[in-house]
Amino acid sequence: MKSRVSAYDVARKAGVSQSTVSRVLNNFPHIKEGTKKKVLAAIEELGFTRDEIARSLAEKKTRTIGLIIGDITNPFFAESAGVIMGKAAELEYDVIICNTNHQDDNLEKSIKMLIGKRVDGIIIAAVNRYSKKIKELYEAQFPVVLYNSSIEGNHANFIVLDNEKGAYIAVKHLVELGHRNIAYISGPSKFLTLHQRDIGYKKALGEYGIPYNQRLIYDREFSYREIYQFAYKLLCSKDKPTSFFVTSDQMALAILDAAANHNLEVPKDVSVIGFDDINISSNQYIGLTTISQKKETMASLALEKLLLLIEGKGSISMPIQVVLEPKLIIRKTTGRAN
Amino acid sequence: MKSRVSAYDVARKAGVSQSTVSRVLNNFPHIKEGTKKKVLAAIEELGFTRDEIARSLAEKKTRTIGLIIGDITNPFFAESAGVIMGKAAELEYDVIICNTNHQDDNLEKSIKMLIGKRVDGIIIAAVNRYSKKIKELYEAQFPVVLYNSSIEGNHANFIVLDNEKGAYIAVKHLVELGHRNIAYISGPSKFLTLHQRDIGYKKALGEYGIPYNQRLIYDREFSYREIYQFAYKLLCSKDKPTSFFVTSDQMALAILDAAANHNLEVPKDVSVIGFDDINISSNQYIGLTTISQKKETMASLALEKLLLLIEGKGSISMPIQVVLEPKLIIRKTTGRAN
DNA sequence: TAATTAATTGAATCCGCATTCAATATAACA
DNA sequence: TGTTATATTGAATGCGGATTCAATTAATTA
Repeated sequence: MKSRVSAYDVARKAGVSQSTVSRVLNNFPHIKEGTKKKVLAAIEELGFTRDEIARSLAEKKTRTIGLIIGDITNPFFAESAGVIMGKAAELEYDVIICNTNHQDDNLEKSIKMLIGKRVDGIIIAAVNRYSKKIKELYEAQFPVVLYNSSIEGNHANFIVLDNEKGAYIAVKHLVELGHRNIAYISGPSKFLTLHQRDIGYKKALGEYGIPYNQRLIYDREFSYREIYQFAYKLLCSKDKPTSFFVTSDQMALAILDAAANHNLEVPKDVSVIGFDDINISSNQYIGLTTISQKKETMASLALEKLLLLIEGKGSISMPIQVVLEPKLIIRKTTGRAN
Repeated sequence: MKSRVSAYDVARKAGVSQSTVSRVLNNFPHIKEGTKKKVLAAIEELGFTRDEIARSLAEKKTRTIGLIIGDITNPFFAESAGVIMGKAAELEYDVIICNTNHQDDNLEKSIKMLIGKRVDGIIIAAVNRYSKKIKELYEAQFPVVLYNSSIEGNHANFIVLDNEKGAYIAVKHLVELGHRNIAYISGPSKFLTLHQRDIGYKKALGEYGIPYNQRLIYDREFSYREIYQFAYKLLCSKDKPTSFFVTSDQMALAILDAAANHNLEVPKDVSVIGFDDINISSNQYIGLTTISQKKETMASLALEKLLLLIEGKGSISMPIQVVLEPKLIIRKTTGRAN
């Protein structure tokens, strides 16, 4: 590759100093029209593009944010990332995405990497509620906004849904359809959002006098295969559930998969309600009943708040914490219990 | 935010020079064990992390690659990105993803941005076959690998499927099921992959003596809504197609959506075959028949080849061009025409 | 033991741009 | 017309590491 052309090259060609080139690049006032024109011409002729790395080093900001997600393969994350990237692009920010595959050590690794890359701030969409690291960053006043997740204590900025309520209305919906045998498919409760949904699930059961049955609960790692198998086995059992409340649409699809392989009809034989409202859920071929997480709102808010923090408009004593309302979206995967 | 600690700080604390710190950081040989230990201790104590921006500037490489995709919301891209990011992470490379929303000017903008950020190379997964820019980059020997796309002429490195054949076997599958009224849902033929599929579609029709009918063709912009409406209208028409060949699973889902809203049964009333084999297609609740694009293989290859180019193991006279075999995967959305 | 060779380490530079400091040239003002 | 404020630039320096050059010291070899 031919070596790049630098601002010095431009300066030489235009017969000015590098400082001047820098000035026209940054649109400073007080540049003689003729000078500016010469520089612009040289830039054009040489095909110069500013080295953002050098600029970042000099300016101490990178105009880049980090986005840590659990799994880009899960449409909830992909779609959220899409919104964030779109907004970021409008604001001339670039984003580096990291996939943790929901593993704590990957989270730490990603954070370290992003900090090494000197990103201006980070949006984290999947964090263990006991994470020390997040609290540390918060205390060091490094701009971080948690997206659809949070940690114990009050040491973080976050945008979340009222997860307890979301779970509650989901289960309530099933109960009102006559279901009493409600499986609950979630994930590790080390994720605060899930922990809160556990509470909502239990609360709804309690309110309707339905006993909590560990047999119907999945709360291990996120794994399509494992969840699929768990559901498959459950559907083989003699006292099989008539419905499933699943804490993500992605996993709800796994339940539908298992049901289909059992030749069970949805919702006649089994009802399924998810959580997230990913794009495909509204596809009427699927029509997944779910709890909506307004991704556009959440994602925009997250980015907006992060930028505020980056600009220094934040205070440790006053974390940014937004809790949105969940909404039940009834489609065709839930129906009366038979 | 408290100011960062630099290698100088570490050096001072350890009582050595910054050069030495740099050396232990980079694991140079010939460092006295004691010195190394002192430095490491200082690093630990100060919580130092190297400034990758500064390192990039000095080294003239960023250990970062760019990935330009058409739409992160389309699982084909998201899943491909997942594979690439995973592999990249293993090799200690970071990736900056750009979404073009399939717009040419966004492609140019993204490339410019990535080059500004001095990425070591770029994988591009959505490019207009007439793109001048790609050719320029190729000629300037900037490391670029096209993923699932290519351009006219021979001036690019790419990993693609045999798209013509893919389309051909898809249509053949439908014809063999008795379909003669086959709608073809694609996108702008300015994408070479799609153009090739057009050819495959026509070739199969021709071979079976089925007339090409413009009324059954969608070849405008990618838009879920538009495609949905096109299919919906087509399904209303009196001489409606008995089957659809769609050039992406994502869009095939839109057809299923439209069919469902028409209360049409799949595959009894209408057959649908997609292209890509995204994860959800194998979900038996959906069971989309499709043409497989081995994402893992393609993505791994793309990254692998890109790294080769980055390491300077490439030559302009010998572009890297890999063409993979498509494979028909029959599931439940295709059946005999009635 | 003297001559080499290898091991260690620091000083100085460079990467490419932003920015401060100071100088020069103009324009506005008393 | 002498001053003072304003417009325009360039030289020099810094950002935080990597690396080259040279110096110093320890290990080997003749």
